[in-house]
Amino acid sequence: MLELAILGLLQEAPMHGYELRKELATKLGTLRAAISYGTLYPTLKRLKLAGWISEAEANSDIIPPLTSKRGRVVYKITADGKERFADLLTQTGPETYDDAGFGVHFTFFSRTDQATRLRILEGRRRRIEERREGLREILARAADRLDAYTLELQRHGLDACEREVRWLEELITNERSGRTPAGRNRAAGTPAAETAPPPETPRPHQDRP
Amino acid sequence: MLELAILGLLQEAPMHGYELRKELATKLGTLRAAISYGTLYPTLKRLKLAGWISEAEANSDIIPPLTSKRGRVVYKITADGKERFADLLTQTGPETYDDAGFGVHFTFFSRTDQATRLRILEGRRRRIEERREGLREILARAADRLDAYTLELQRHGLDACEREVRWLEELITNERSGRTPAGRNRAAGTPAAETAPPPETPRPHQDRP
DNA sequence: TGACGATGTATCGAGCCGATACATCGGAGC
DNA sequence: GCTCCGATGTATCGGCTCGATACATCGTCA
Repeated sequence: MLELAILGLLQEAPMHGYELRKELATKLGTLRAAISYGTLYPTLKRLKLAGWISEAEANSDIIPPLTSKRGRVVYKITADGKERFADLLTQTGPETYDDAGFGVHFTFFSRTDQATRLRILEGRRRRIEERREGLREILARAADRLDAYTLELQRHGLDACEREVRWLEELITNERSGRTPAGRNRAAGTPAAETAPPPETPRPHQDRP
Repeated sequence: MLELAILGLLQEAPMHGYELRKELATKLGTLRAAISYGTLYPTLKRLKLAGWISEAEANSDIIPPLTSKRGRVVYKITADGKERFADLLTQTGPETYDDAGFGVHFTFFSRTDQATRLRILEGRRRRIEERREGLREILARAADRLDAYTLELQRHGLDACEREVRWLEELITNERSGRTPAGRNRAAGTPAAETAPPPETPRPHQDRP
């Protein structure tokens, strides 16, 4: 998952670790918490070993902030890495639909073909619907067995689920009609286009078992 | 965190692993995903070693579902464990305010004194407010640098934050006026009492550094 | 009888986190 | 000019957690 995120960011531009972490924190939204260095650096090492990314001392004079001494290491994606990224983008498994996985995939939706986008949105919806049904079950059946606070927590969780399902429904509808995710409550005034990707050859894909 | 959850559940009744996991999954709500056995059993071992819980082959005839052979292991909390639980209940640190930690603490609010409840709710609110401000910052400053999908993800995240803050505000208000968390939209008809804990000696506590 | 799913205990490898250490840089304040 | 400090930056370690896996028992339905 983190692999996909890193390759995706390095596809946009070469970066060093610190920068990567910041981008990760801001772009990946609330679903995916900030990554720790204890995770990031070993992963970078792994990706380098696999040949997806390459490491280069930043002595290029285009980025002057480094004056000397201790080099900061700039990572860039390789040709193999780009291929790998394209593969990971369309691959979906169970982990695609949990909070972290969905957040990462969604972030790169503008580089994902429509068929895959739809598949991921629907998979996520299914996942949340299951969670929602579980909560409804509890609230209906075991409500008297639970204390007021626990109950309140379940209710809040249910509310969040229902809200997310509605959000996903909206996105799916938009997706099917080929629109970009226009601002929901920004009633008008926003151009809202530019990122709409071309229909693209939609090679059908199944979730891998 | 899991330690607190386990001790809390065993405080209610002795259980074996499987049961524990199910309770964990249902009661801890959406904030804390279901725990895996690869986590549960090592933790139980650790707690047993520390003396907080004890293990007993279920040959008591009060629980007859076991007929013979392979014993299922029933765990029960010890006196030391109860003490430990009471300590953990009032202790708050940074991890108290993340999704998992807050979920667990909230679940046991009916066994927590009011001062601690208030402290936890306010800490959680602060945490979510920070996240919210971060998102607003991004949405205000870097909106044009982000593509439509990433933007939509941020908006959805911001929405969830605002909603949770409002929820917390409500709980805090209720808490201050000494009420139990009454059903928000269950307009009437629900007794809503019974679990309101007595004011209790509110020994003031600070977050440990 | 035998297949199946729920119940139940347990471990392993790998990923991930928080804490920690160390080093450089630009600026604020003295 | 000096020192302190916070942001930038790289890197590792111990410990927790997960998903996968293995194994065994039970009731049930065909």
